[in-house]
Amino acid sequence: MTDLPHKYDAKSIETKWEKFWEENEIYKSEVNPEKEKYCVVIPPPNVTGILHIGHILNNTIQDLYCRWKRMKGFEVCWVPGMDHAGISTQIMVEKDIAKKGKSKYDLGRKAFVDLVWEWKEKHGGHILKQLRKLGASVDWSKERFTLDDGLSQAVKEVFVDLYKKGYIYRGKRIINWDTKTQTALSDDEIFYKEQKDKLYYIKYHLKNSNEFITIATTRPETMLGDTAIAVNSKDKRYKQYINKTVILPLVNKEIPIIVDDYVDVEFGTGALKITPAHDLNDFEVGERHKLDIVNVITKDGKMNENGLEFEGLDIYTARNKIITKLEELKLIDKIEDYSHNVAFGDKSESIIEPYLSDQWFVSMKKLAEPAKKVVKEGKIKFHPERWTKTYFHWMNNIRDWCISRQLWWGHQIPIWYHNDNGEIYCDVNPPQDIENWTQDQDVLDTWFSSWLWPFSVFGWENSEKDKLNKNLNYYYPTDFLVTAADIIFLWVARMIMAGMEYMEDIPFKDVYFNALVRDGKGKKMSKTLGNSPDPLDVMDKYGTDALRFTIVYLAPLGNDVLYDEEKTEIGRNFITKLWNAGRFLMMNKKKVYSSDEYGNKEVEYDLVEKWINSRYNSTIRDIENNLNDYKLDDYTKYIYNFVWSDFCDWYIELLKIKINEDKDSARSIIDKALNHYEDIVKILHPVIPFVTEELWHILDDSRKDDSISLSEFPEVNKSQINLDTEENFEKLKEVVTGIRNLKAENDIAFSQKCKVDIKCIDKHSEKIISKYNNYMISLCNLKELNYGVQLITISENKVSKILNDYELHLSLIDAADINKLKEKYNKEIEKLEKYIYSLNRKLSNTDFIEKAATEIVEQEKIKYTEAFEKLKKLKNLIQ
RNA sequence: GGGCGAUUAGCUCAGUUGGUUAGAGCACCUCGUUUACACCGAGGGGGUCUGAGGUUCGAAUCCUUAAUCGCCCA
Repeated sequence: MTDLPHKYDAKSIETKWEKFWEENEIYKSEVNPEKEKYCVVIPPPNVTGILHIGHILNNTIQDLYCRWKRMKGFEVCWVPGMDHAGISTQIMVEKDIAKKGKSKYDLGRKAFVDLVWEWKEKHGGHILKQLRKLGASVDWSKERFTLDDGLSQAVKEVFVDLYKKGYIYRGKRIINWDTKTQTALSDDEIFYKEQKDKLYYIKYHLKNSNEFITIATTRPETMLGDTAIAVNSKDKRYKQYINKTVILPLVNKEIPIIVDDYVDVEFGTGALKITPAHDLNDFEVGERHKLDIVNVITKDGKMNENGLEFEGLDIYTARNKIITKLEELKLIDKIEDYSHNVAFGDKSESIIEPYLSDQWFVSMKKLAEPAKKVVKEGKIKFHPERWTKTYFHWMNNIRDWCISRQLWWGHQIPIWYHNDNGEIYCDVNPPQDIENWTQDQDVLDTWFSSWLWPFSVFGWENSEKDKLNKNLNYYYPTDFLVTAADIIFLWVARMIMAGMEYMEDIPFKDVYFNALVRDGKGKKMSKTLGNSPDPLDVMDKYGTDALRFTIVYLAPLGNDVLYDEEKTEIGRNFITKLWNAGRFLMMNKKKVYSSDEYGNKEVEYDLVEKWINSRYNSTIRDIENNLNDYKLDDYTKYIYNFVWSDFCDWYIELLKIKINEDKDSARSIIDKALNHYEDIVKILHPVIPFVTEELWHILDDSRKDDSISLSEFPEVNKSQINLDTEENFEKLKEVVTGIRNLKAENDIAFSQKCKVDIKCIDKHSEKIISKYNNYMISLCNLKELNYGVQLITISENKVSKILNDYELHLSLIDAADINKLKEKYNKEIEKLEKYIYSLNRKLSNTDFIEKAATEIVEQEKIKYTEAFEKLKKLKNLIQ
C-alpha cells in the first residue's frame, strides 16, 4: 500500500507520465474495424509558433474529448502536425540573414529555401514539444507537416485538378499587396487599424470652364492615376455636370464625370475620384464603366514612371510634394483631420496597398454549394450553433480566393510557361523537356495546403489507390474539430469545400469554436501588449493539470475567457483537495487493515451510502450530458462541486464518524469510499490527466505498466439515483447547518458542547434524526440532543431557528440577550411576511388560479402553508 | 453602415422549455489548528438581474427600444 506524499508535486509527476505515455505509445492508434473510431486532426500550429494560452484551451479541449472517448471504448486517433507558415517563416529567416547584411536575393532561391529548411529543423516545431508537456494524447507516429512529400503531392494534385476543371485561373486583379514582404495577401491575412490621417479636398476644373468639382481623398498621390470622377445619380448637386469632363490636375488629362451609385453622397463632397489601379472599389467601378487603368505605384511602394516628376519617391514623400504643388496652384480647397481604417499585413505589420497585379485565383462559387448544403442539413454541426450564420453569410458572398504568394518558402505553383511561345503547362510532374520551360515563380498560400489537412494527413493522393488506403477509409470523416472562430473562413469553410470536392464527404462532424482568451481586464491577449502570460511559466508554477482545469472551468461555450495567472489557483486548489482526499482514504485504509480493532463486516446500506451513491450517479449522468452538449465548463463545475461539497465536506466527514462508531465495518466503509474515489479519479482523467494517472497507480500498485487512460470510463447506474434519498439527506444537512449557524451567530465556540432540542414536524422527519442523531451530535459538537414530534421540555434560556421540518432550540449556559434575539427574529419575521404577502397576492388572484397550471398552483399553496406555519412558530419565539 | 454576442453580488460567471424569498467561485467579515487538506474547515454580509416600454395570472428568462462594451463583415 502506497502512502501519498503530504504534498502533490506536479512537476516531477507530470514529467514522469509524459515520458511514460510516449515511450509506451499509449496513444498510438491503429485501424481496428472491431471498434468504432473517434478521430481528430489538430489545427496545425504554425511551425514558427510557440504555445500561448489560446493553444492551451484549444488543445486541452481536444485532449479532453480524445481521452474521454478513449475511455469510452473508441479507437481514438488524434493526428498532430504543423503548417509551414509561408510568410512568418520566411520573415524569420530573412531577419536572420539580414543580421549578416544579406538578403535572400544574395543567396538565390534554392540556397535560401535550403536555409529555411535548416531553420525549421533547428528551431521550428517548438510548439509540438510544448504540446507534450500539456499532456496532449496525440498519436506521435502520425505527425505531419504541410511541406511533407505526401502533403505536397496532395497540394499539387488539387491544384492541377482544379486548374483542369477551370476553377483556377490567372487574372489581373486588385489584391492586397504587402510592400514590405512584396507579396500578395488574401483578404483574411490583413487587419485594419484606425489611423489618424488627413482628408484632402482637391479642386478639379471642368473642361473649358471656371467651374470646378471638389473631391475628397486620403490618398492624393494616387490622383495621378485617376481616370474618372464619379457621382451618385441621386445627388442633385452634380446633376448638371454628368457626362461632362474635368481636367485632371498636374497630369492635365481630360477625364469623364460618370454616374455610379456606389458613391456615398454623404462622404466628403459627394464626388469621388476614381483610381482603378489602386482601390478595389474603384477597380470595380472602372470595370463597369470601362475606364482606363493607370498604375502609378511600384511593388516596393514608390511612384512609378506615371508619377511625373515624383517618380522614384516613396508614396509619403510624393504625397507631400503633390500637396505642396497643388497648393501653389490654388487647387486645395481645404485639409481636414480624418481617422479611418488602414490595412496592415497580419504577419509583416506593414501597410497594405491595394495593388493591381497578375495573380492566381480559385473560383469559389461552385465549391461553396455542397459545403453550404452539408451545414444547412446539419451533417456538420457548429458549436455554438450561431456561427452557422456567419458561415452562411460568408459562403453566400464568397469571393474568389487569391492563392498565389510572391514567396519562396512553400509549394511552388505547378505551372510552367514555355520559353518560346508562352504556352502554359500544368501538371503534377514537370514537363519532359524541362529546359524549354520556366516554372511560375510564385508559391501557394499556406491555407491551400491546410484546407486538405483532414484527408491529406492520411495519405490521400487523388488516385485509385485512395480506395485501398486503410487509414483514409477508417478515419475519414473525422469526428471533431476544435478551432478558434477567427479562422472560420480561412480554414474551416475551406476544409469543408475541399472535403466535399475530393472525398465527397464532410471532413468532420462537429466543430467546436473555442473561446477567445482575454486577460483579466477583457483585453485580447497579444504579443505587442505583453499581457499574455507564458503558459510554460504557469505550468511550472501551478502544474499543467491546474492550468488545464482552470482554463476549461473558465470557458463557457461561446463566451470569451477572461484569464489571468492567479486564476490558476482554482485548478491548483482543487487538485490539492482531490489529492488530500485520496491521502486521507489511503491513510485510513492502511489503518483499518493493519489493526484487528477493525473488521470487514459489510457496511449497512444507510442513508449516507445511498446518498453518496445517488449523488455520484447523478454526477456521472450530468457530466456525460455536459460533454455531449459541449458544455465543458459545466463538466468541470459539476465534478468540482461533487468532489468538494458532497464527497469531501459531507461524505468524508461522516466516514470519520462511521469508522469510529462501526469498527466492525470499518474496512468495508473505506473500501466503498475508495471505490467512489477511484471513479472520481477516472471521470476527472480527461481534464487532469497527470494527477489522475498518478492517483490511479497509487490506488493499486499492481498497475505498473498500465494507464488510466486505457481504463473504462464509469457508467451511470440510473437506478441508484434517488431523489427521496437526496431529499432526506438534505434534511440531515439542514439540521447540522442550522445548529452550527446558531452556535456561530451566538458567539458560541464550536469547541463548546451544547444541548439542543429539536421539534420535528412529523414522524418521518423524526425518524431521520433518531437514526442519524449521532452524526448531528458529532458534526455540531453537542453534548445532548433531544428530539421528537411532541417535544415537552425546551429550556428557558435558548436561541432558536425555524426550519420547514424542524424547530431547533439551542440551550445556552449564559442568559441570552433577549433584545438581540428579538431583533434577529423580527428580521426574519419581516422577511417571511413579505414572502407570505406576495404568495397571498398570487393565490388570491383569480386569474392565477384559473390560468396557471394546476401543479404550479398546488406548489404555491404548499409554499404558503409552510411559510405560514413557520411564521407562527417564529412569532411564538418572541412572546 | 450591416450582422452577431454580451450587460445578473466588489470581481469572474451560472440561471435549462417564463412559476426562486435570484445561485456559485474569488474577494470581504467573524470564528477555528477537531490526527486529509490553512492551496483548509465552520458561519456570515452583499445583487432586484444596464435603462425604458410591452406581452403574460406571473419575466433575470419572451418581444420592442435605447445605452454601453466586444467581435465579425463592409
